[in-house]
Amino acid sequence: MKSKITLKELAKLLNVSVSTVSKALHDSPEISPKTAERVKELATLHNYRPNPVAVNLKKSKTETIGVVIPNISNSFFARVLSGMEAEAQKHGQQVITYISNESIEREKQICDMLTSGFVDGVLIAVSEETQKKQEYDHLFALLDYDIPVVIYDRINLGLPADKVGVDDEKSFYDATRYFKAKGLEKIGLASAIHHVGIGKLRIKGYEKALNNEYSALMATSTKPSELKRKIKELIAGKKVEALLCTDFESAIMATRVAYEEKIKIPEDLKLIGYISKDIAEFLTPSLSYIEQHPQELGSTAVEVLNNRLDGKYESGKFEEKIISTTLMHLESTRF
Amino acid sequence: MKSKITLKELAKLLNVSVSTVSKALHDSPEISPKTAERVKELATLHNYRPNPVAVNLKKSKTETIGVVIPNISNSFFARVLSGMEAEAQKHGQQVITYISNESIEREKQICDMLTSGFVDGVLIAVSEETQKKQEYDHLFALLDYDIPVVIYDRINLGLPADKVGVDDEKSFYDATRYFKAKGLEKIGLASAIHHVGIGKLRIKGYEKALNNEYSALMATSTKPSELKRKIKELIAGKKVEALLCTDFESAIMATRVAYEEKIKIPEDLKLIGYISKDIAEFLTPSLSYIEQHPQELGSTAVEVLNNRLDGKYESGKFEEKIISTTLMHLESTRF
DNA sequence: CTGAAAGCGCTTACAG
DNA sequence: CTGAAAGCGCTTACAG
Repeated sequence: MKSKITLKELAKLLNVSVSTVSKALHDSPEISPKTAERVKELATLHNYRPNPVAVNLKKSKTETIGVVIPNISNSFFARVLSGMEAEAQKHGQQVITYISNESIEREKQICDMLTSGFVDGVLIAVSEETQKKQEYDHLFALLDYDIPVVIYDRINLGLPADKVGVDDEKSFYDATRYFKAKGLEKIGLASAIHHVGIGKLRIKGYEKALNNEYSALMATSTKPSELKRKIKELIAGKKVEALLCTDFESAIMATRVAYEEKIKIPEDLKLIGYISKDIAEFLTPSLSYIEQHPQELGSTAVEVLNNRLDGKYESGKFEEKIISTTLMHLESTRF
Repeated sequence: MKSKITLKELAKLLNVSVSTVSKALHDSPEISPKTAERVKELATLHNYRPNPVAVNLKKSKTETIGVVIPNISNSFFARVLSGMEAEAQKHGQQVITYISNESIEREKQICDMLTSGFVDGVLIAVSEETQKKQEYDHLFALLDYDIPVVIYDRINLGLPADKVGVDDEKSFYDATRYFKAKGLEKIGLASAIHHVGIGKLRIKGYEKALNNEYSALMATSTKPSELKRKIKELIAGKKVEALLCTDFESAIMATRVAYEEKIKIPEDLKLIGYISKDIAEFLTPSLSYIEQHPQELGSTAVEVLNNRLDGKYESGKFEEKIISTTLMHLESTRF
């Protein structure tokens, strides 16, 4: 147990003033080389580190950013966090993590915490419950507060803030067009998140690409049993040739139903899912997926926040950055 | 943009001293009810919040704990973090997250950061690379420093600190005995993490349970292609009746090989994996798994840290808590 | 080149 | 009951 040494103690040991020690350690030109060296030597010896709390108080900064995550078990958000942490480290910033568990109650508490001055800025993805209830008061309160906020991933909520998101609509537009180009006509969609923003966008992209040339064939439900029934109807009943899944649940459910119904993937059914790489590659058969580049999303969100903090953006105007997705072909879309 | 109001400004508005305001807000009995009310009213009006940085400096505490995570994309660690965050919130503590990405270099940097006084205590799971290289100097430096450290999950490294872990050995001991009790004789094991601590413990549990009555049948490799070949040898060649997988990679690989070799699960082969619930349940067939209760692991780690901070443990002696695992039966072990 | 002083925003022992 | 003062550990404009 080494106790921390302070500037004052260092000064006493050296028989100089606190100011001299501080300046010496900051390479101030005011200090003679000789003194500077003596100070630095002793500081190194005692492994002196300035107390960050004191420095922060003095500078009225915390060098800390708050990240609000709806669901950390979702590997997408875990990766986003990883990207944020890496970028923050580059700027010498700490990341404080808050997990809302998709609960509006928890989210309100967190927003309240965040306005007490722990952090220089906030990155937030709004919880599902908040989106469903469309109660944004606590978010407006946060936006109204003194620190910048960047909304990430779930961005189409009409909130006035900087935003960094994923091109949800275009990803499914492109995927649907891909199947059309291959000559498929019965292209279906399955979703367990049709009621939230990103789900709606993906569905919109799908419908746009169908362009009324083919009818939309959709299985949507938040209840597993119902979703299963509807997917079965789609792939066994209506015999769709391809299925786009907007989320992990529907993708896995589709794989499962196909297995149970002895529908072969990719021979009888092509499948694309919005799932993460490490799961997609390991499934049997491996599942073609839409890569969202979550780490890039995370690092970009931190960049935008820091640009805002550094005054690089015009105040009153908001940035919006969209990360492009990539369709990754594995076994489930082999023609 | 609401700027933060300070105690001083509040005092000026009220024509009283800063001390009076501070005491009034802390319900000090020294203050007259009348003054207290006036102060509180104005404080509420202006939504006054004490500057946490100043409070921390005064109290020489940060109310912040640092969490070092080897790999956040691993849903086990994501859940552990979730348990930690929830428990920390209960104690009014913030969680700063550091991700080592299983890299010793990154881990060293993080340990260095942590000794600069940002946090009151640390929770750490040691990176794989560190375990392989067995270079623990930076960890000893951290342990030697002024703040308490709790090592979680990867605990059998002989480091002198409080520990919270999972009963890795017993989990596989029990699982193996389960198969023995069912009359199986050819029980195999697959592992991609045989070289790290938790992998070794799981293998040890398996071997103990076999008790030299049956020979150990193991497929171990960190290389996917080699692991695949060895698993194939085990389930297609030696025709093991059951396979225990120590990790996600080997479990998924086993499912895959069985599929390719047309070996039916659970009819021809029983399978148990060390994978997380939400994946296990969705696989086809669903995969029996060992539930490690990661959230409980996380919350327990925070509890131990706080007990240590509160001086509830004898100094010089270390706590070690083991969270019991639970074998969850799904389709892949149906007899 | 060095040091005393003020101040970041708070808390609290002490004086009145 | 109220307020002045000291102090948490720093930084920095200013005086000498």
